[in-house]
Amino acid sequence: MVTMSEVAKAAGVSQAAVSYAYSRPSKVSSGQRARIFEVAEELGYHGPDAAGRSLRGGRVGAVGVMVMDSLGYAFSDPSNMQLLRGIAEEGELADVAVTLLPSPRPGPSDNKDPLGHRQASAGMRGLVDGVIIHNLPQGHAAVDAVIARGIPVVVVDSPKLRGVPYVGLDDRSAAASAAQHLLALGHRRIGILVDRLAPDGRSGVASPSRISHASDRVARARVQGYLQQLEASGIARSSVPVIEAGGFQLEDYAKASGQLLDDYDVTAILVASDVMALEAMSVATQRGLSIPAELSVVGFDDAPGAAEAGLTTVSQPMVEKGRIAAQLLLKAIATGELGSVLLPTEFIVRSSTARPQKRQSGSR
Amino acid sequence: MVTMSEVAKAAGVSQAAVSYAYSRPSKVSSGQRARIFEVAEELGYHGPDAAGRSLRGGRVGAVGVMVMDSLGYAFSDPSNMQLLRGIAEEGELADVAVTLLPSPRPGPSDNKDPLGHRQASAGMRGLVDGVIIHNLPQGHAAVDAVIARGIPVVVVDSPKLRGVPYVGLDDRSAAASAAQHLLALGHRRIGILVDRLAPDGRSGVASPSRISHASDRVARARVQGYLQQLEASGIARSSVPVIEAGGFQLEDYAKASGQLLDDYDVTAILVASDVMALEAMSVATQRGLSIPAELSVVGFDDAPGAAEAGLTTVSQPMVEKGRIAAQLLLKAIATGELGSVLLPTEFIVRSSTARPQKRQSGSR
DNA sequence: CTGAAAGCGCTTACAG
DNA sequence: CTGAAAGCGCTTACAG
Repeated sequence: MVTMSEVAKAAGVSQAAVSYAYSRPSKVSSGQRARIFEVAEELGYHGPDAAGRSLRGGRVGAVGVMVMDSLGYAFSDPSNMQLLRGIAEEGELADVAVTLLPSPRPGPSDNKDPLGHRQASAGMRGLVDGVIIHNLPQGHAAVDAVIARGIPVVVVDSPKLRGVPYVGLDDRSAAASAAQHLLALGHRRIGILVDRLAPDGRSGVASPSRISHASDRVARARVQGYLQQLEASGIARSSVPVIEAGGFQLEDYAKASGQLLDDYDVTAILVASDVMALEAMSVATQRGLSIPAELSVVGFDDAPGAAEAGLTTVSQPMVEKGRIAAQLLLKAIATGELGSVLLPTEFIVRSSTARPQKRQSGSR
Repeated sequence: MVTMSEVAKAAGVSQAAVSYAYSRPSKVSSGQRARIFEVAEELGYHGPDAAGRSLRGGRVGAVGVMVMDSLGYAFSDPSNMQLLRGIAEEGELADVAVTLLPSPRPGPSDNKDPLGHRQASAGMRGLVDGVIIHNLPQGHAAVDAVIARGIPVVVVDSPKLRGVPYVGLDDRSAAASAAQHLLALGHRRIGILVDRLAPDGRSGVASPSRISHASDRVARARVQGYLQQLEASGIARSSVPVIEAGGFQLEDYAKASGQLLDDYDVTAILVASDVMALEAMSVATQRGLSIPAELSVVGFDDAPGAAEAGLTTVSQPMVEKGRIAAQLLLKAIATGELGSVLLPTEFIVRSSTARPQKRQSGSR
């Protein structure tokens, strides 16, 4: 590997001069700078090595993104992709690389190596100048570790932490508006589907206590927004079935959807994410229910595919969310300034919702 | 930041002992190791810093992925996503982070900073232990730079380089089989659509010379495979229109599709990628052509959405491709062993192809 | 504007 | 099994 010293020797200048040529152009004459670059090119020197620069206190030139559970999930969920795209678009402006950090799965036994010591994930050990955390549960060990490391952090969606820049939505109000839409159409027998309230592997009917203690903040806020609005219209919380998928796989979604449709007599469902709502629609259709005549479905996110499927949903600007998170992080890295942003949502009515059919309760 | 020395002092051992505790467990007694970890935890030490370790010659613990043009594109193309997913799935096994490197766009003036010096992108300067290059054109400066750096590299799809591990398909044969399918159905007036043959901004009708000199290896191989098979059935290359989109945006695809349908009287089109084929189908439908009755369309990739759209296509295992590329890279990093893999493809007939309608040439 | 020197945190021969 | 020492490539006060 060609180093600065070699370039300096060949160019007849000090090693520091070469460093300045790359990182502090104002400290060397432009003639000398040109000469140094010429020699560097001849020798095949491609610029300061990241490790050396970083060790000395400089920037690495990369930001990290911590995503839920696994990188595989990060690359298959479409909303997540939009977020990453937004981050990438902003990142390019500042010439950074995006590093995706797998966040170790938490579990009853926590995440230890074979010797019982808690491993820091690769990205927490200096690979990045800052980290964007996307939708991790409250109390997640990986979040604590990154905060403890003291590098700049921006949280998207969850968890909300004191003094940490945050980008998100008013999930609760947006969810309330979704519920209001169904109420205005005349629905009274409404079910709720949610992907995951806490990373503990539980699924099925979610109790009021489980909902109020849910560590997945976004899921909790949405479900509470739904329930709050229904309650305001005189529908008791206890009469509204809330079914949790317990994971993010399509099979999890399908199972929860099936449970809701089989066990409860509802004319409409509120689904806390579009990917899950699309799966619910497909399950309902398979069961011979026609949408929206026999079942209304409302999603959340306006994810790719929602418009095509005619899904009524809460639209949120995911790409913009990523872009803003990147901006906030870059600002925190460069200036230490901290800022948070709440983005607006828009309720979009499509063809998956309609007035309930006139029929007797329990007619199915 | 807590360092090894501080942990060592607090634990009453040498700094080297702490290093060994983390990186060479066999060099310290398990009692001492436990004691060191205990002290580290108390002090909030999260393991060796990546910069220091990397500088000294160790592993960074991250692999890079170089993608076409821009990170934004990387996060919007569905086939690319599948590849990344495959890489990520394999990466998790080895506890690596995936770093996406924006590859600087090449152009007539090459890629220079304001002072005219060629910048190495962040990821080429030591941020990663190895790099997976995905589908870059031959002669791309970023590829040369990465190879020159001497770090382990695996190329997916393009370019093919002597002595560099490679994962790809037999694109030419697979394309030939796609053409053969149309010939067997009885088509004789066939057009070809391709996304990009070279990153020079040109679009529209591609001449034989442009095709044979195309630097985008995969696009070239597929087009040549089509033409070769058609020629073998007595259809002169010069009579087959080849339209190039010149970019990867849906608008580019739509424009090229429109040009082919407007200017040439074809009963079928061979499209060198599914994303473009889906766009071509949509353009054809907008023009009132019914598929497959009036126009047969064959794609390539079996990308997400192809099955739903009923697109007849060449299926390739994109996720597997990523997984294998990651395996090869990890092996190259760990052992220096180099290996290449050609993956099989499968031709899948769906509902976008049929026998041509009986009609006079030029009846439209 | 230029150069000599210190030191960032770490790993690994090497000597005990 | 343990420890003292060298040095990876770099940036940045500091002195000229």
